[in-house]
Amino acid sequence: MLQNADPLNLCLLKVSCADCTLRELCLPRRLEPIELTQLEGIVRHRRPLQRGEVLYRRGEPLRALYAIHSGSVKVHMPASGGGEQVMGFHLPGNLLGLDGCGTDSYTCTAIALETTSICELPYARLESLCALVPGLNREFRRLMGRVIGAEQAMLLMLGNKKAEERLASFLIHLSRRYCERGFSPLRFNLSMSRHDIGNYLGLALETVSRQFAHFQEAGWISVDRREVSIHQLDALEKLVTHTLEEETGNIA
Amino acid sequence: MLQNADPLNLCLLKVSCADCTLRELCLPRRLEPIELTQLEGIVRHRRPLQRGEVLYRRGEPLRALYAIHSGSVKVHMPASGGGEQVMGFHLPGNLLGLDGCGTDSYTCTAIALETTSICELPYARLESLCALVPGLNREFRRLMGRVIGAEQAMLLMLGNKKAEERLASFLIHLSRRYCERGFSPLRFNLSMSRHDIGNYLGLALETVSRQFAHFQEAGWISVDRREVSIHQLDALEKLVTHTLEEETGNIA
DNA sequence: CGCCGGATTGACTGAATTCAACCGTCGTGG
DNA sequence: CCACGACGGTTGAATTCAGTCAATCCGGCG
Repeated sequence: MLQNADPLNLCLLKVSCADCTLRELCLPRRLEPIELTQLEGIVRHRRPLQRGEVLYRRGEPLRALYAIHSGSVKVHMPASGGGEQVMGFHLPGNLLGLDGCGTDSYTCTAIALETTSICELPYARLESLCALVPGLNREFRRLMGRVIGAEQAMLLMLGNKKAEERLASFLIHLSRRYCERGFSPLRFNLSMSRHDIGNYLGLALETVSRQFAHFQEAGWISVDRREVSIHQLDALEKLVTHTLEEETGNIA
Repeated sequence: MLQNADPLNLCLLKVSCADCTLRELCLPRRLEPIELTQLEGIVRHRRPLQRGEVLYRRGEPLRALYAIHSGSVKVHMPASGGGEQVMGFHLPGNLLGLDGCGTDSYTCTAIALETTSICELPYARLESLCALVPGLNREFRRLMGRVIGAEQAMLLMLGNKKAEERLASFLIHLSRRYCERGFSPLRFNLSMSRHDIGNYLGLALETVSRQFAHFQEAGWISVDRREVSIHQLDALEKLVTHTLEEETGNIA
């Protein structure tokens, strides 16, 4: 694959959206080839971020949106009492920065959880392009809509699920996302700490640890440090869907 | 005011967006007069909804977005175990249905909490118009961005606030929204039940009731049935901001 | 007048947080 | 190369906040 031609120097590499394996997950989802070319025209590639490096910071002006090409990113904002609230974890193909579209400045801070390469979409140019390319405009709107839907799914979770169900949901969701990206849905590495998971799910990190142990004792999964194997996905799913709702799939 | 000329038959009345007192809160926020006229061209006015009537239902195709002209609307979706999760309460000037933009069908169900008059924006026409009117496109995007920000604020609340803080936040938020709309920020009527409030905040209705009592004993507020008077807004605010974060204001 | 739904209040229960000790791994520096 | 410290994770015990169950109240409506 083209994008592997220069693995040591990704920053100089122009991966075309058309060739990108993530196309179907990313903004270009349903663009016509010509529209895709236009979009590619504004994409910039930056030096990969190292673990812990900040992509953008809350309060900064909305200069650009960022698509993850590889790696993963944690998005969080300050909470009352000096704490933080993790708002989400983003994987390749996800688009970051949309939270800033309302106020023209980021409301969250985005940090790389591992070495992460990014495609940058300068916002002003993206907006101009949207005005010219109806398909892009539509896809962008759709993407925002899906973000809204995903956040609602999260609200639903925090609103009425117990610790056990939350962690099960979390694992299932991650599993699906990895699967969509061509990784194994049954064996993957968590790029975030227990602390981050707990914070994201509205739980104490000890609770996360205990629930992991609980799932493991039950034989549903194995966990070793950051490595998770899922043995009985259906068992986890049964936990989540007492009666059932179709999940508003993950997005951005 | 024009919109009061025919109070018994609002459905036949065309309230122009330009004359609407809610203009600054609604989609037309920063449109040029000419853009405003174009937007007005697609707005349809429907018969007012009675309490309990459904505006749209989860799963229905996204035919239109709806702006509330007067009244209030509850938006909810089914939760696991046959329950419901209340996703939000909407006041005049708010735009509903954006959750459907991701999938082209509504993910929530919207129900009038009282007699409510609505402006309907057929989605196909709105999309076409956005393509033609850059200002509208920008405002619409901004609006979606603000919805994302508001949902994040809600996630933050459900993620790490205690019952007391949640209800205080809720009251402060309502107070601000009423204020923006020209109503008293210190005395207003709740159009939703304790059950709805609790569900929305991720609390049992009894907890809501108790926290109301608690605030009342402390002298911060008075509650009688659905009528709330706030005596010490600052006390409520102090509860919410241990250290402080600026709230991502309410929206859609 | 009596019923019904919404709201309040109380007692009890339990799930999850908090506090605390402990373990294992990794990275650093002697 | 090994020792040490730091960090992340696990585990246990005690506490607490909020949920559940249940009785009662209140106002509105038939």
